[in-house]
Amino acid sequence: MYTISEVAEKTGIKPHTLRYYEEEGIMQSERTPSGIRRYTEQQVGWLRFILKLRETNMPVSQIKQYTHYVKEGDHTALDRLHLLEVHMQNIQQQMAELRETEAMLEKKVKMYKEMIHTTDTLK
Amino acid sequence: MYTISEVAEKTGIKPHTLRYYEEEGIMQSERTPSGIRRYTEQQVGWLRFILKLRETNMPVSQIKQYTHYVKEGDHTALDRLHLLEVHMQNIQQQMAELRETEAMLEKKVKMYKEMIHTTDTLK
DNA sequence: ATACAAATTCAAGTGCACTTGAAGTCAAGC
DNA sequence: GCTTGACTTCAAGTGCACTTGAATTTGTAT
Repeated sequence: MYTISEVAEKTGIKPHTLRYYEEEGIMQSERTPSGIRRYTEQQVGWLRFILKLRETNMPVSQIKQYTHYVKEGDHTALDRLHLLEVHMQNIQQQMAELRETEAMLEKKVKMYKEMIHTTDTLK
Repeated sequence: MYTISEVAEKTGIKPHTLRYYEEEGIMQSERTPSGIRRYTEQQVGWLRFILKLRETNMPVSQIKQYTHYVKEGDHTALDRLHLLEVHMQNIQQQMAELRETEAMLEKKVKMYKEMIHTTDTLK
């Protein structure tokens, strides 16, 4: 079992943010008798999972929805599948936009390099 | 020359947001004698360009920096090149994260599909 | 026991990128 | 010439995802 600062260390997420995630209902923790948070390996695994969702811009509200389904049990499998599939489409959309802009920038960068090279050789 | 609402129509950006971009110094417009905005084809082209930067999460502050360089003239070509190259790296980083999460979700989706199928056939 | 770093809760604040509102000006159609 | 809708400026508000602060309690090391 890990303390909040150990988990913060392991994952790069601040203790404050971990408490905020718990407030928001997307993270869980155990508590010592005096009320201090302790995290199981599984809970850290869950954190890593939801961080991947956040990194790819799934809103906290949707992660919350997914988390609720998980808590409700196996009969929500179809709903979970649906959420994940929608997010995958979202990811594919994001990649398409990134690729497009990358291509545009490649051209522009090439232009700038030629321009700078030309200027240099005239000096 | 286009009016603000024509540009809004063409690009999907609200008139209000166009004025905000001008405030922020990342867009330009001409004015009629009475002070109403008119956009040249070039200005619309610039808008489309900065929208691609925004879509790929370049902060408005950096776009502003780039815009200033453009206004300053050719001697800033190297600085502009640098900004674009940094943003391209940023894009590549974003794509890497998206691909990683996509791979993870593909596995999870497959698992859910198998699980649901198994449950179905037991009914 | 005592010091002190780290934990707790609850509330308020921050930064970004818009968005909305209020109050007024302008221009084209009837 | 008057209405109507689009335009203007300037300021305040919104939503998201944290972040910071204040006041208090807890746990470990001397």
